[in-house]
Amino acid sequence: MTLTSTRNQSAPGLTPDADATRVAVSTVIFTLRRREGADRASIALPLVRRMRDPHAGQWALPGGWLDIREGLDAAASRTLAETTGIAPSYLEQLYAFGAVDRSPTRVVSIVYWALIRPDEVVDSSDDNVEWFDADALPTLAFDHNQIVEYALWRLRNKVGYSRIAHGLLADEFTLAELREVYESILRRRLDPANFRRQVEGTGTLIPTDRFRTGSHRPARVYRFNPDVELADRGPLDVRH
Amino acid sequence: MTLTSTRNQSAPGLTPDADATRVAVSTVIFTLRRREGADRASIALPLVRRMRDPHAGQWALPGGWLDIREGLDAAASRTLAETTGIAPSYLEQLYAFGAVDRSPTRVVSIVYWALIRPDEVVDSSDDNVEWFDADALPTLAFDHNQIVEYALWRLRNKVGYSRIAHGLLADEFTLAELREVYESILRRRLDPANFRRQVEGTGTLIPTDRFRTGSHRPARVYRFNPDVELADRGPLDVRH
DNA sequence: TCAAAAGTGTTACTCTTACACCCATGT
DNA sequence: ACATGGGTGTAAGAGTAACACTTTTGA
Repeated sequence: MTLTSTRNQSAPGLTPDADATRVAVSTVIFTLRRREGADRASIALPLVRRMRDPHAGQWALPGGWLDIREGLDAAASRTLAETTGIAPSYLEQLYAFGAVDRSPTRVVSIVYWALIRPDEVVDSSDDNVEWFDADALPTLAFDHNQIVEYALWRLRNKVGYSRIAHGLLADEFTLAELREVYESILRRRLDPANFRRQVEGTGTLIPTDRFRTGSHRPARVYRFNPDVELADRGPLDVRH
Repeated sequence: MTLTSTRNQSAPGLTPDADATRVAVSTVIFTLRRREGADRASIALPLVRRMRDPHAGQWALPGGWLDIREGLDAAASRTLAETTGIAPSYLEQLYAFGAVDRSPTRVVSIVYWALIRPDEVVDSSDDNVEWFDADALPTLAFDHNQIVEYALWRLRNKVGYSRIAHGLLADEFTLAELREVYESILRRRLDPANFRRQVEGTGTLIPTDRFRTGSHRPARVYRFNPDVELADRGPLDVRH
C-alpha cells in the first residue's frame, strides 16, 4: 500500500502475486511550520494522494514496495525520495504494521519516521504532495491516521530524553529557536531561563561568536556538537 | 528464517517463491533463572536448534513464517507455541530486521520480545529447545546474536520507566522477590529501603494480608494492581 | 524612553541516595 | 542469643520549577 504512482514491484518482471504477503515501506516525516496567526509553530507532515485503488484519491503516507535487493532503511530513503523528493536528516524505524485487514491484499508495512529541517522542505510543484498540520489531518488511507498518531507520540516521548529536536533545526540557531522546537512538540511553554540551563548542561551545544538580533537584545547563535549522538541507539549499533 | 521444524509456508499449497521477499516472525523470550552458586538470578532465554539450512545445527530464536491469514502478533504467539510451547504473559514488538544479506534468501523478520514467569517455563522434553543464560550465548544463526543484544537493551531500558518487571513474576510475591527481578535486569544491587518506597509510591502494588517467612522477619506478600497498565502504550491503543 | 527578549540569580520543592536503626522470625 | 532480612527514619545532594531582576537591542 501507500505508494502513489510510478515504479514499484517487489520482484521486477514478475506479475504481483495477489496470494502472497507483500512488504511495503512508509515514512512519517515531520517538520516544523510557522503558522500565520498562531502563537506557536506546528508540526507538519507531507502526504501523497493515492492514484490507484485501494483508497484512490485519499491522502496517504509516502512510501512504496520493498525491493528485494535493498535493505529496509534504504527502501525508506528511496521511496521517500521518489514520492516527495525529501532526504531527511533523521530517519528511524517506527513499527511494523501487519494486521490482516489493514489492506484488501495482505501487506506488511515497515513504517519509519523522519525529521527534516524547514530549509529541507522541497516545495515540489507536484499537486499530489501536500503538507498538512499534524493536528488537522484529513481521513487518511488504510490505517495511516493511527500510524501518524503513534509517530507523534514517539516524537513527543523521545524529545524528552533524546536530542532529536536538532533534526528539526538548521545548523545555526538561537536558544529561542531551539526552545520553540521543544514548545511546539510538547505543546506547552517552557521557561526560557530554565530551558537555557538545562540545554547548556547537556554539552550538546557549541556557542559561536555570532549573534542574531531582533528588536531586543541580540541572542547568541549556537551550533550542535557533532560529537554528541543525535538520538539514542538503535538495534544496529550495539554498544556495551 | 528462524524456523526450526514442522509446518510453515507463507502461502500454503504453493511452492515457496525463492525470488520473493518472505516475512518471518521471531521472538526473544526472557525469563529469570536462579543459578546455583550465583549471587544474583540471571536472564535466560530459549533457543531452538535449526534442522535445515541455512545454519542447520545452530541455535536460533524461535519463530516461523508469517501466515497470510494472521496478524503479526498472532504469528508471534503461534510460532512461539509451536516451537517451544510457551504462551508469554507479555509480548511486544521489538524491531523489523531486513538487511539484504541477513539470510541467503530475502527474509524480513518481524521480531518480538516476550517475558514469562518462571512457573510458565515449560521444560519440554524436546532436545531441540534449550534455555541459555543471556550473558553466555553461543554463536547463533543469522543476525540473532545482535537481535538478542538489542532485546536485552530494550529490557534494561524499559524496566526503568515501565512496570514490565511484573511480567517476570508470579501473581504473589514479596518486595524482595520484586527487587531481585530489578537487580537481575539492571545487574546491580538496589537499596531495599529506597526500592520499597519507590515501588510503593507508584501505586502498582496491592498489599495482601499474607506473609512469607524465612529465617527472618516475615515479608508481606503483594499482588499487582490490575488497573495499572503493564507497560507503556503501543501503537495499537492510541490514548489522547 | 519604552517594549521585548536575552540572560543571570535565587529560592522552594521534589526526588534520589546513603545509611543508621529498630523489628520479628528461625535456628 | 543471634543472625538475617523486613521495614522505618532521616539527612545530604541533585535536579526541577517558579519568578525576580538586570542587560541590550530596535523603534
